[in-house]
Amino acid sequence: MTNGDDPLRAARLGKLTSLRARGLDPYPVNFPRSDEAAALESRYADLPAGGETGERVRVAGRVLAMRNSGMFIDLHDASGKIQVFNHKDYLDADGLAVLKLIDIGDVIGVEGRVRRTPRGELTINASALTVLAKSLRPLPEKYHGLADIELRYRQRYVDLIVNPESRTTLRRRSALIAALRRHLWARGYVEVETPMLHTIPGGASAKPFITHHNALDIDLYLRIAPELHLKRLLVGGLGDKLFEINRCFRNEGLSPRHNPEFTSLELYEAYVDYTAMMSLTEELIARAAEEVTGGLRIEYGGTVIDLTPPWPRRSMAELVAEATGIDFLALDAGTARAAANEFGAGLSAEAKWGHALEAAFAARVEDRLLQPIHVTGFPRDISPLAKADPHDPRLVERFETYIYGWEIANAFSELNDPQDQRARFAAQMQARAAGDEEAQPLDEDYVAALEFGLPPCGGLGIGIDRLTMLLTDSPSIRDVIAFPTLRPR
RNA sequence: GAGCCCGUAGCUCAGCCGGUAGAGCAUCUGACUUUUAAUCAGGAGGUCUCGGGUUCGAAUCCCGACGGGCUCACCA
Repeated sequence: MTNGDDPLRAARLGKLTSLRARGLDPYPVNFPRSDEAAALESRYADLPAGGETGERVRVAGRVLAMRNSGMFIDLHDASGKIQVFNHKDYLDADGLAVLKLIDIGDVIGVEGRVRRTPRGELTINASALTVLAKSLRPLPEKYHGLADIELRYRQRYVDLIVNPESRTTLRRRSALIAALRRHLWARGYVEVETPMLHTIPGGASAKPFITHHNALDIDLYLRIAPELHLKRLLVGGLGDKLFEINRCFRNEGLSPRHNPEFTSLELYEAYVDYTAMMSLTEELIARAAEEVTGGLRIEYGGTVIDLTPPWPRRSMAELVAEATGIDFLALDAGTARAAANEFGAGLSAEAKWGHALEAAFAARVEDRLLQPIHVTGFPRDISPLAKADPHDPRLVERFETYIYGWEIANAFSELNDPQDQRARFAAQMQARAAGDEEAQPLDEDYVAALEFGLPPCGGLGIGIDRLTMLLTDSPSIRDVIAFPTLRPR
């Protein structure tokens, strides 16, 4: 607890007062450093045990352990750890007095000479100690760290201080996103930003968050996808290759794989079709994996996954037929619905043929797709923004990439025929009228943009959070989001 | 939204066939001093998540609330 009666806090407040009484500012404005811990470690990699250097350095970081009554301090900065040796041979009386006022958790600056102890630990013989931020709350136990899952998410700052694996995971997320950006930039993609606040929530099938703009006195929706705006920019020719890495918001349940706000990469490339998106997906994910894990064979939850391209391309109907013996392409809507319901799909009478195929796929195939695979031949009924398959009007040129049974990527040859698009929206509006809350509403302005001419293009979306989970072997999406959505306490 | 499980000291955890709360780390006091989860001695720290109920007596059994985890549903 954090009230004034807390003796742990009281002890630290007492030390804070003592520091001030000595004329020291426990929260000074800066502390110029000569080095980070990791830099010293590499510079003196060859310094033998017992070796001394004459070099005076200045380092800063958080005290995470104190031994021998403060004689030894483990000082951690973002780069790593360095040991500090505090002894009256090097510290004057003032320094020793400050040492007494330092607690585990304090941020301190240290000046001193570098040596390696006889036991081989690179160490700074402190000649001066400066408190840079007095910590008023105790840190979790050093050996087990912070194990309470709820506290780790609610107080991520504490989690990051004491659990190195949390730092590693979120740093890998950063490296992953940087790798994606670098690769896309190298391929001539332009990064853009499109609105988070939408007047019409389109581009995906999902329930939106609703908010209100006071000056305009209108409701706005947090975007469920950036798709329609990105394609408007493609119409305008802002670039022939565009991408956005940003947040989407969906007002749906939480689970180990769902957070109400999540990050996606969406990109569009003119003059190519969805087959180009398959290769691009493989390249992007393979590069990201190499960047983050150092290789193409990863392990998730004990399952080895080989990300080496190329990945198989199989149609949804084909995979369903293989798993169930039923060829949905040979069934009409009613029979397909009945067949899917045999697998527990629970489809209503309004469900179309495409919904039935998708339900059968979800029930009997999806979970088994552990190794990377592009699933093609998506039904038109569930793909209102994708170009029709020229060989089968029930299907569209769309694929989803599955890894570990999860949808990681979703891509189409984008529908650019404004009349077809209007008809697709009409079908969606009908479904909406029939009670499908997630059917996509008609966006007149988007159709108008198409009427000006959207070049043929491929589009691709990749879920960054799930990809990060896979590449960091994280069991929950909350592990890869610094501040996941929680019920307020 | 439904089912199952969990909530004890700052942290990590015991205790749970009911008898009034314990350890380790952290903290405080002292000792020791080139340690690596330092060591040794001593001290302090808890309305056992909250509210009801059963009982002579509840951390323990029952009901409810709150918070969390997992599974399912929706979805990415």
